[in-house]
Formats: sequence, C-alpha cells, structure tokens
Amino acid sequence: MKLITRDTDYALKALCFIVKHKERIVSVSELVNELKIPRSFLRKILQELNKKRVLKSYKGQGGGFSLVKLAHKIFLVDLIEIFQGPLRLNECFLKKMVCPDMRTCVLRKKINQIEKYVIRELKSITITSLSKQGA
Amino acid sequence: MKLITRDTDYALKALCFIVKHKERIVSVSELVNELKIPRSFLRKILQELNKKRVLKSYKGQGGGFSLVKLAHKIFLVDLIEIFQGPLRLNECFLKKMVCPDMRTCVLRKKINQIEKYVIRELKSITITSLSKQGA
DNA sequence: GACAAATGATACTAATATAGTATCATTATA
DNA sequence: TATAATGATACTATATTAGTATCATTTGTC
Repeated sequence: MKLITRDTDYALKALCFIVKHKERIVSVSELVNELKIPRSFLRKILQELNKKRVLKSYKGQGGGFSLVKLAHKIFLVDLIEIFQGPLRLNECFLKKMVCPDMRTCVLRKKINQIEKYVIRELKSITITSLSKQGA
Repeated sequence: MKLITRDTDYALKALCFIVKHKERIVSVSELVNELKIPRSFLRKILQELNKKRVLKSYKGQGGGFSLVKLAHKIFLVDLIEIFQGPLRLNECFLKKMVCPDMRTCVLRKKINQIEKYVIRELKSITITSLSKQGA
C-alpha cells in the first residue's frame, strides 16, 4: 500500500530543487541533469504543476519554471491530491460497505478519524520543511 | 488512494458472516448466496485465510470453513497485511528518498509517525467490532 | 525574419497491480 | 462409489501507474 506514487515523489524533488534556486527560472534540462528523472515524465509533471498554479512556466529560449506559491504554502498533501486524487482512505467502504444500513458505523467513524489525522499531519509537511534538510 | 482493496473487503464480509454462525461450518455456497461475491474469487480469498490460519477448512461433503482465531483477535490490519502486503506508508520514500543522506529526515520521521498511528488505530478494529453493528 | 530553445497539448505504449475465472486434483461423507 | 466440498494452480481482464513520443506554440537572439 503506497501513500505516495512516483509522480508525487518526482514533483517533490523538482520543487525542492526549484526552491533552492528561488530567484531563477529553472528549465527541465537542468532538473533532468540534477535529478535523473526521465525527461518526458518530468515535463508532464511540471506542466501539471503549472496548470494547478504551483509553478509558473515561461516559454521560449531561456524559459522554464519558477515558483508561484511560497514554499511554506505548498503542502505535501496538495501534491498528493494533484497527482493521486483526493485522499480518501475509506473510499472502498463507502462504495461497498460492510454495514450499509448503519448511521453510526464504527468502522466508518474510525476510518474517517484516521483520515483526518493523516491529512492534518501531511498538512504540516511543506516544501520548505523538506528542502531545508537536503541543503 | 485506497487503504482497503476488494479482497480485504470481501474477507471482512465473509468473516463477519462466519462469526454470526460461530458454531457451524460455513460453505462457500452459503457465503456466495448471502454476500453476492464471485464464487471463484471468494474461494481464493478463503483459501488464503486458511493458509494464514485465520480460518480452518474442512474438505469433503458438508465441508467449509470455520474460525480458528477468536473474532476479537482478528484485526483489520491483519487482513490488510494478508491481502495487500505490509502497511508501509513511506515505502516510496525509503526506495527513492528525497533526502537520502540525512539521518534525521523530517519527512521520514513524520511519515513513520503517521504510519504508527494508522496501524495502532487499525489494530483497534476487530471482526468483533465490525460484526456487532451489522447484526 | 529565421532559427533555436524552451514549454503546451495530446496521444500513445509498457509495466504492474487488482479483480476475477476456470480447471483438475484431493478429500470426506453418505 | 458418487457427490459435494476445498486445494492448488494457472489463466484472463481491467485499472492504475509509469513512461515515451510528437507536433504545435511561444520567445529570445542573431
């Protein structure tokens, strides 16, 4: 059971690198050299981050990407949601419930509680907190 | 992101039914009628539960399955581990880490902490607690 | 303006995991 | 011995994840 897939992981790494070069526009080529991520895959990821207004892109020669949001406002949980969809631990039970009749389902309550906790904790992880340690 | 897959879900349902008929041996046919789970798939699941000594199987006419463990000693997290492998939320990071050099990686610490919490909470959910409510 | 170097959009393939099926062998009971 | 059950195993189908390829568009520089 994976909490974080490859694209989220790559996005994290790319963002951490971009944060370190905050003043500049960073190109895909630079990121590929540095992070050894397959070029096309990384491009797709960065395009998505652009669409979701995490990064801003610049076309043409000398182009690339730079941060839109402040690093401490980019949460791990946001990236997970962008690349893996909403974090719903209880999805399966809501679809095919063990106890479809009960209003006060112990299991669902519990899973919801766990989900809330996980999201809260993931919200406490930002790009800032991640990029600091590597530097 | 799914915490619980179909087979775990089916296993849960089957176990809940078997618990309700604790004194008896329950056959696949009975479970299929009751739970509307594809027969072959359910058989595979029950065979696995037999191998993992959650159920005991009886071959031959009048055969079927009965509980080995007490219902309150079968934890949801056990079923997840049987069908989905060990619950490792941080698997991805351990494989392709954002911060491979650091001993004191903030992210890893955090993810480990979350994982522990999730496991502890899932440990509090047993077949007993699930089968009660439906009854 | 032409060229080069960048991203945008999009569609495709490959690999893996999940979900489900089918069949023959074995066992136990009536 | 026939039958009704599970055991073992191998197969197919579908969905998700991972990765690739290509052409269009934009922009800076000569």
